[in-house]
Parts: sequence; C-alpha cells; structure tokens
Amino acid sequence: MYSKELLKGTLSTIILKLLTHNDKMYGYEIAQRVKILSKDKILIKEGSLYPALHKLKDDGLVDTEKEMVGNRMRKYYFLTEKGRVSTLEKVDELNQFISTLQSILIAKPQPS
Amino acid sequence: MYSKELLKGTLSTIILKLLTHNDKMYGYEIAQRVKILSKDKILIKEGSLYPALHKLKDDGLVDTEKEMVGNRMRKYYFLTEKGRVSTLEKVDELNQFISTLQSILIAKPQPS
DNA sequence: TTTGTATACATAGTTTTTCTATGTATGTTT
DNA sequence: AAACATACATAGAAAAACTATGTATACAAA
Repeated sequence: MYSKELLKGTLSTIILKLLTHNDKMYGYEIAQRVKILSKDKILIKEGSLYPALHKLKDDGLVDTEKEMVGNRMRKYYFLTEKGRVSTLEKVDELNQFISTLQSILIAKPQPS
Repeated sequence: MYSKELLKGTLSTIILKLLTHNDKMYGYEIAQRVKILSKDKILIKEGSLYPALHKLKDDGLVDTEKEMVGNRMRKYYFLTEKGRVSTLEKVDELNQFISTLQSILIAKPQPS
C-alpha cells in the first residue's frame, strides 16, 4: 500500500475515470475495482470513498439512483454531462502532471 | 499551474531528489529549479516550501548550514545519510505509484 | 526618489483531503 | 454462533499545501 499522501488529489479523478467506462457503479464496487486494477496497491477506505462520492455529487459531476438488490440498498453513481467534460480535463491534467513529475525525477544535475 | 492538490505527497520527494544532484541548495533556489524543470507548471509557494524543508530537517533527512552572501543570509540544505536512503525509497515508491495510476487511467471497460 | 520587482527567509491560520474509528444492517460461509 | 463479506454513512483527527502577512536587502525603472 502506498503512503496515503500520494493519493491526495487523484482519488476523484480515478473515480471519474472508472465511471467513463461503466454506465453506473456503486461505491463498494468502485473500491473493489480500484483494488483489482492497482493489484492491491491502492486500497480506498470507506472514510475516503463516500465523502469523495458525496462531493462529486454536490459538485454536479455525478448523479445517483438507488436500487434494491434483494434486501440491500445500492446507490449507483453515474456521470452527468458536466462530469464527462470535467473528467476529460482532470485526466488530461493528471497525465500532464505525471509527465512533468517524471521529467523531474529523471533529471540529472544542474540544468541552470 | 496544476491544481495544488496534485502536489500533495510529492513535494518532499521532489525536494529530496533535487538534493541528490546538488551538494547543497537553498530554499529559494529549490523553488526556482522546480519552476524551471517543470516549465512553470509547478510553482512552489513559500508557505509550502519552508514548512516542508523544516519538516525534512526535523525528520533528520536533511541538515542545514547558514552562509552570508553579501549582506543576505542563505540557509543551505543538504542530504544526511538517512536522507539519501529515504530518497531512494521515496522516489521508487513515487515511480511505482505513477505507473499504477497510469494503468488505471489507461484501463478500458470491465476487467472483472 | 520612490516604486516595483527580485531575492531570501519565516510563520499564523485556513482549506482540502484522506484517514481512523465507529455505527447500522444484510448475506454467506465455517 | 462466529466470522467475514457486502454496503452504506459520518464524526473527528491528521497531514499537507495554501493564502496572507511579515522582515529585510538589492537593483532597476519611472
């Protein structure tokens, strides 16, 4: 498991990205999917996941619909149009940030 | 400029990495170097930089020496042995995190 | 000459984000 | 019956960067 600090700023982008590939997903499912995709290296805790999802909804990037499965409630999340646009921007920004980061991590002595 | 959240968790690693390539650097110099290396995309603010440096010192990863340049004080930072070891670990962890992130950002539909 | 910009440090207080811990409840396996 | 997995939620803590502010020197431009 990576130190939790690294995830900061990237969690909502990860969630949004997953939702671009799935019409709708529920919270628990998202956490499991990230766990699998990251080979157990990113483990999203409930205390991070649900507040993050609530914030995405407050910001209008996702909307929800409830569904009963047997006796249990599931709350599905799906992207709004605003959310789709925002996801493109956020993923792009994250990719740019990653490549900038890498150029620094690879950089050799005094470029000045 | 990237949204500030992205930097969280990576700033100290960036600073440490720069110090592996320079015997000693002072705060202002570090901020400028990052600005140049990132092509103005990562702008470290004083309110982030100095507390981060102080924490690295408290944690024993860097040590300092003061120097007068003309009439102005400069505080140089340099890696301790502990800092060298820690830098290797942190850079490695960050690289791994980046590659995990990328695999998620690239991922296509339902792998389940 | 005074205004602005760059250099160079520092800290107080705020905001954001994730965390730990806890709670509720159902379903399944041992 | 106990343990574990599924499935949601929130309160409060911790971490890290931010804004804003402060001190001070050096130099260029108006």
